[in-house]
Amino acid sequence: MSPRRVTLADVARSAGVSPTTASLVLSGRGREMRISHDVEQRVLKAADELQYRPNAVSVGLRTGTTRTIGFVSDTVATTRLAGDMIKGALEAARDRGVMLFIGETEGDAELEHRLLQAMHDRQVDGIILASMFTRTIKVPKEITAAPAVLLNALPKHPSPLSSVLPDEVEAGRTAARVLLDAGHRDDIYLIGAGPGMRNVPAGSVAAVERLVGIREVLGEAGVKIAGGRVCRDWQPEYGLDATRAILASGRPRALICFNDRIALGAYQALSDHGLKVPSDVSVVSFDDHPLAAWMRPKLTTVALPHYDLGRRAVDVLFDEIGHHRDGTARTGEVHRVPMPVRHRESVASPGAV
Amino acid sequence: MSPRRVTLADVARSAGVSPTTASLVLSGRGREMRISHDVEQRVLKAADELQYRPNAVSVGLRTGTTRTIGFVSDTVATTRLAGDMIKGALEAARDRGVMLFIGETEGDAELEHRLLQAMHDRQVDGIILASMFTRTIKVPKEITAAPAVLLNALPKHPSPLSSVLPDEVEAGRTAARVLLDAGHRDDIYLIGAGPGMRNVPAGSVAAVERLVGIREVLGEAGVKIAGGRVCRDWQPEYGLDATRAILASGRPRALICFNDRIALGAYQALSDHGLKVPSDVSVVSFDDHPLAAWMRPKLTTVALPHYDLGRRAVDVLFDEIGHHRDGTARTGEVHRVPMPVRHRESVASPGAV
DNA sequence: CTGTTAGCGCTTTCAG
DNA sequence: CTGAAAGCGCTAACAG
Repeated sequence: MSPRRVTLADVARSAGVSPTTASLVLSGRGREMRISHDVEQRVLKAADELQYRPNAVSVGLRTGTTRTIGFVSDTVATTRLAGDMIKGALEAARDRGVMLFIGETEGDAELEHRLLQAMHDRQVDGIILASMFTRTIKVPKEITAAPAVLLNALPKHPSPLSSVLPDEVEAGRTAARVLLDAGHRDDIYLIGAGPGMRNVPAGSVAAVERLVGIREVLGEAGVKIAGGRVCRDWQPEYGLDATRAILASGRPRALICFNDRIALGAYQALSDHGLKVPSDVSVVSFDDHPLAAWMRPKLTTVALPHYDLGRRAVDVLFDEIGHHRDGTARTGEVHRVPMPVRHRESVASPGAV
Repeated sequence: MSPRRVTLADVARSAGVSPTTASLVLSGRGREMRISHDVEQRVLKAADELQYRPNAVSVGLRTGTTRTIGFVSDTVATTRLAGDMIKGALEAARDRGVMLFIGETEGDAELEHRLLQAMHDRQVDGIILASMFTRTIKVPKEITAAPAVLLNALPKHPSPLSSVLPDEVEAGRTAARVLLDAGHRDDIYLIGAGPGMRNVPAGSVAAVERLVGIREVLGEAGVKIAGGRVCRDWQPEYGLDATRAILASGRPRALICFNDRIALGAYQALSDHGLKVPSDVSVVSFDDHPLAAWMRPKLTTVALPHYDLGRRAVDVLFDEIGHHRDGTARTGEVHRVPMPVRHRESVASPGAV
C-alpha cells in the first residue's frame, strides 16, 4: 500500500543528528539557535531527499494549533452568493496556509450544535459562523470554545463576538447619490420600504440600514422623498404591486428599489404603464443579484460584496485568534465591508424628458 | 479564557478508574471486554457530567484515521451546479460523521499540488477530486498517498482510481425516448453535435456519450435523424446560429439540443422564424441549468444530477477507504449516476399541427 | 551548539 | 475484569 510517511525521526537519523536539531532547523529557528551551517545543510538535504513533510496532526496535538478553521453557514453551497463568500474565505485562508472545514446547518440548531462540536473536537483554531442573508442570530453557546466571528450576521443578544457585514447604510447613501448625481431632485420614490422609518419589513437589518443612508443623503441635499411602499416580501410580484400602487397616484421620475428582485417587478409595472427606463424613470437598486445584468435595460445597483465579506471574515478571525493567543480581550467589533455601485443602464438624467 | 478541555484522564480520575478502562467503556467495547456494570455506569456518568468529548486530533494521531476527507475541485463554490455537488458530498459526509476540507485549484496544477499536500499533511482519510464539468484529467501523482475518487472526471491515463460520473449515454437514450414517446418519428434534428459520430466538439465526453445514447434509441426505433450541427462552443449564440442554419434548409419538428444554453439560442432562432415551441417544434435538452425553468415555454431537459454525484462520490470513496484498510485491491471502477428527465413544457405531440 | 527527556490525549498490547 | 506502560510524531524545557 502507500509507503509509511517519512517522519522527523527519519530525517534526523539520515542526517546523523537528533530529532530536536532537525526540528529546530526545519522550523527555521536554526539560525536563531546558531546551529552550525554544516549540520543545517545536512538536515535540509536529508529532508529534501526523503521528501519530508511534517505530520500536521502531530503538530496539532503538540502545539494545540491546527492551522484549520471552520466555516459554518445556514445554507451554503447552494447559492451563487454564498458560493462567493466561501470562495473569498477559501482564498484568504489559502494565503495564510490554513485549511477550511465547511458545514451547513440548514437553519437547524441541533445540526449546528453537532457541527460546531465536530469542529471543536478537531481543534479548529477558529470558526466563521455565516448567514446567507444579513440578519440577527442567537449565538450558540458552544461557539465560545474558540475564537469566532459572525459573517453577515449580528448577535441577537449582547455577545463578545465580532461581526463582518456589508455596509448597508453607506450603500443607502450611495444609491441616493447615484440619483442626485444624475440630477434627480423630485419625484423620487422608494419601493420595498419607507419613506418613513417606521415603514420597514420586520426583522430586516438591510432594510432599515439602507433606508437610513438614503434619507440621510437625500435629506442633506434638501430633497424630499415623494413616497414609498413597503413590500411584505422582497420578491418581484410585490415589487410589481408596490410600483403599480405608486403609479396609480403619482408620477415618479426615479425609483430606489430595495433589492434587485423588487426592481424586476418594478420594471414590469413601469412597462405596463408605458413608462421607459431610464428615460422616463430611473431605477437604482441593491444586491447585484445575477439577474441585474440580465434585465433590460441593465440594472444599476449597489452590490453585496460577498467575496470580500468572505475574505474579510477570515482576516478578522485571525485578529481574534491573535488576541486569544496573547490574552488580549475580545473586541466584539462590527466590521463593515463597502458595497460598490455597479453603474449600468437604468439611471439617466431627469432633464431629458 | 476558554477552560481547558476535559480529557479522558479527567473522566477516568473522576470515575476512579484507569484511563484504559474509561477508554474501553467509552469506545463501546466495554461490554465485549465484560467490564462490570458498576464501573461502566461510573465512567458513563463521569463523562456525561464533565461533558467529555474525545480530542479528535489525538485520536487521529494515535489511530491514523481522522474522519476527515478532502474535496478538491477546479472551481467550486462559485457556481450553483458545483455548489450542489458540494452540498451532496457534505450531507453524505455528515451522515457518516465525517468532516470535509474543501479546496479550489482554479485549474492551477501548482495550487492543486499544494492543496493535496496540505490535506495529506492533515492526514485526511481520502480525497475527492472534482471537476466542474465532465472531462478527462491528468491525475496528480500525489493523490495516491490516500484513497481517492474522481468526481465528474475520467483519468486521462490509465489509473487505479474510481470515477463517479453522470450517466450521459443513458441520458441520451432518455432524451430520444422523450421525443419518441411524444410520437415524433420524423424531422428530428440535433443541435450541438451529430448526427454522425464524427461531428462532435473535441474533448467533450458528454457530447459523444449523449450522441451514442440518442443514436442507439432512435436507431432501434427505426427513426432516422434528419440532421444536426456541431457548435464550436455550447453557448446560446452558437445554438442560435446552428438552428438558423438548419431552418434554412429543413423543417424540423423536434430538436435535441446538447445543453440548455444551446436550447436558449435555439428558442430564439425558432421564434425569429415564426415557429412556436412546442406546437410547431418540440425541444428537449440536457443539464437542467437554472435557466431551463426560466425559459418560456419551460424547457424539458435531462438533468445533470449534481447533488447525487456529490453524495455518490463520498459513498464510493468510503468503499475505497474500506478496501484500502483491509488491503483489498483498488477497483478503478466507473460509477454512473442516473440523469433524470425534467418534464416541462417544450415537448408536444407532432400530431397537433 | 546539540542531545535527552518529557508529554500533548488517546488507544492498545500485555500483565495481572 | 482492570491497570501499567508504551507510543503515534512532534516540540520544548533543560542540560550539557
